[in-house]
Amino acid sequence: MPSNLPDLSDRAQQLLKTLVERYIEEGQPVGSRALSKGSSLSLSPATIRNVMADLEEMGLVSSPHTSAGRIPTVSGYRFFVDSLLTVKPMKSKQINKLRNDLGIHERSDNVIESASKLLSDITCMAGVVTMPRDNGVSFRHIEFLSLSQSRVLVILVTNEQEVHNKIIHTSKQFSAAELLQAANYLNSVFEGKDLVSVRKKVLMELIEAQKRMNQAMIDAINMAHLAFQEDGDKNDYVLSGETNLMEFAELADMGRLRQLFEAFHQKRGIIHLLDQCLQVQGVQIFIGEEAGYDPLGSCSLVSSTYKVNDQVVGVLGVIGPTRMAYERVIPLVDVTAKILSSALNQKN
Amino acid sequence: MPSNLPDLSDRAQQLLKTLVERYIEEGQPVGSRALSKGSSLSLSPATIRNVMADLEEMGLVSSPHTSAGRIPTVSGYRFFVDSLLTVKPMKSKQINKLRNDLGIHERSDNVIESASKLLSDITCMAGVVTMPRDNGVSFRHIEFLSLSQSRVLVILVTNEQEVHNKIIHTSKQFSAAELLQAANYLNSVFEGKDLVSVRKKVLMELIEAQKRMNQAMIDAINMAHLAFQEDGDKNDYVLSGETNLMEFAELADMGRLRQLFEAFHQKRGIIHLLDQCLQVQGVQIFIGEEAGYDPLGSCSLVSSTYKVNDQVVGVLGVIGPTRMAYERVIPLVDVTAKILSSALNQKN
DNA sequence: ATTAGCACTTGAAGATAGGGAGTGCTAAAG
DNA sequence: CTTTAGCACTCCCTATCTTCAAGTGCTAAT
Repeated sequence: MPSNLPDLSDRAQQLLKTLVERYIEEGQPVGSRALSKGSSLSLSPATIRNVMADLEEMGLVSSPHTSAGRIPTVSGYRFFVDSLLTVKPMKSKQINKLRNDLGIHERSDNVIESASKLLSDITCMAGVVTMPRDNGVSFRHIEFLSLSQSRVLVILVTNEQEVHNKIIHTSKQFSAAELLQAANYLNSVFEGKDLVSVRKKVLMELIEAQKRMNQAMIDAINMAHLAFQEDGDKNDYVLSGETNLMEFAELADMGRLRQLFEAFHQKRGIIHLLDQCLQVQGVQIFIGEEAGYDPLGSCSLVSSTYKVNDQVVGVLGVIGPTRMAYERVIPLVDVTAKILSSALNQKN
Repeated sequence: MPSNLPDLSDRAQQLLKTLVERYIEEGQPVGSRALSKGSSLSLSPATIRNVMADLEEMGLVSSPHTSAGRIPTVSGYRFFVDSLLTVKPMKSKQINKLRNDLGIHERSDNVIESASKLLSDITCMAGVVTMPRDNGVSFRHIEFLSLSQSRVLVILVTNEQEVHNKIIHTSKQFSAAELLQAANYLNSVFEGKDLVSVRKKVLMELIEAQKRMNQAMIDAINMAHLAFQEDGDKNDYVLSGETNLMEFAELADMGRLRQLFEAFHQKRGIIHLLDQCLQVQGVQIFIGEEAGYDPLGSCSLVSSTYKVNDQVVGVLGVIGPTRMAYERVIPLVDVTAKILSSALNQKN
């Protein structure tokens, strides 16, 4: 979505760049005088004022009031990020520390959580990591336990050690023996298979079942169909360091802040946004209203996808005020995504 | 912890009562004039000022500055709550609505969550409910799955349908068959038993095992010992409506608010506090610093215990500013605890 | 014991003035 | 034609002052 880039003289670009950098650093409108000193160009404030007037006309900067300096608009940030930004690559020492901190965890939940926490700790903003999608998840083991009436507790183990459970409602009441038999059958047939293909196969067999199978198998397949149905709530994420956001002056308004926190809580809107990030591989940035989600009003999101077995399965990122140090956050998010990918891959 | 109650003339009590009520309602220091009109006593402001001076001397009220009215101190609230408060019992219509809203949920997690959410929604403050303790939890089913090396994934089903899982490290590597055998043994011996007594029994057998059992049983018991070890992180709670707290003027300070939210997040201190509430059956109230936990500085907690099978297994409550409508919150918490108890009992 | 009267204190809200930062415009300089 | 110096102007921020209402404590009268 790179909106058609306005073309600017080198000088204007240079000035915009230092303006944005300066504003990110100081958080206050920057005036012509400051720019004159701060930029390598040696121009008088007056000249710079002319350029600023042009930039303002193009909608890249704006001034809060007539006698203040200029601050970047969303388009200004966008242009900056797309064309002017010089990212500061992370030092390998830091990368190693990161890799180390993300270290060995018994369960993948924990890796996800650490990643989120790491992102928030390092940036002093909010870190977010989505739970990995089912893609590439393999079937390990299934178990049925009968509850009252015709309800059955399903315990499904995937990826060696991840335990999911849910309750399904069956058409009739099964005995413990029948349930055991069904589980045994499914375990023997599907062990180690990819969950997506398992679902597909179950669906196929569901159709053919009536013809050539015995009742026990039909029951098993029927139950498998229910058991493997995608959990809607699998769409989830781990958020850390929300409270860091309370420190930023631009988010100090209680009303907005509350709206933001409630959005984090309800998850819906945020998940929708993160899903969009999932579509494009690699780092992606939403600045302010670009996200199209009001509660994130004056926030930016820097995200990147992470993979398992070369399949994109999730997104991780940092949420902070639009005025954030993109040149540091971007490489951090990028590297963290890669480290997380490799950490998750080791498991299998 | 009812600190030795100061004895006050009826008149002073009456005045303190209306003062606190008034302050809770309006949120502003209340002066002698207002009290003179508001109370049923017909006294002149001047007389009331004398009484107020006494109350201030006793530390029950204080004035923010010389020419403001008085506001209750913590001790003032305490006295009010202990001796003066007239609770407004809930209308049975409301109770029924509550009972209904807490309705039927498949899994007890959900009941807990709804309860918390209900508390926060109704009070417009924060609701909190601890997860039920293990007391009275019964063993339903256990399952072992071998992972790499000597690690074993344990899946434990309790109370008919609650699934717990963890990874244990065994002394040697077991085959799938051995694990199955061990699980079968444990399932047959312990099915339906109370988890606490199961733990006890396992411990006893652990000692006697060497003598009179075969290797398979020894292995089973050894693993059971690891598998049943109490999860430390079972100490958990569900919190709702934190964001409601952002609306209160007395908590408007970002710094304090952040501290509070972080306390919610870390859980440790809050759990400690809730554990204290667990000791005393029924409704309990901590006002401000009484809690002995700084982040809850100007908050109060109204809590009550809830039970399963006549055993106290958890606490639920409301957290809000010290200036809260105790006369409504107290019965609400009380009733909710009872409804939750009965909802949980229905399950078994 | 209660009350009226009164001087006094204090914070909240508004008005006022000064200063600083920065602008846009114009006209001169390069 | 571009750049720059100069200048009047705008706007916000802060500090100071004033006024006002609310409420107090004290004293003296009831």
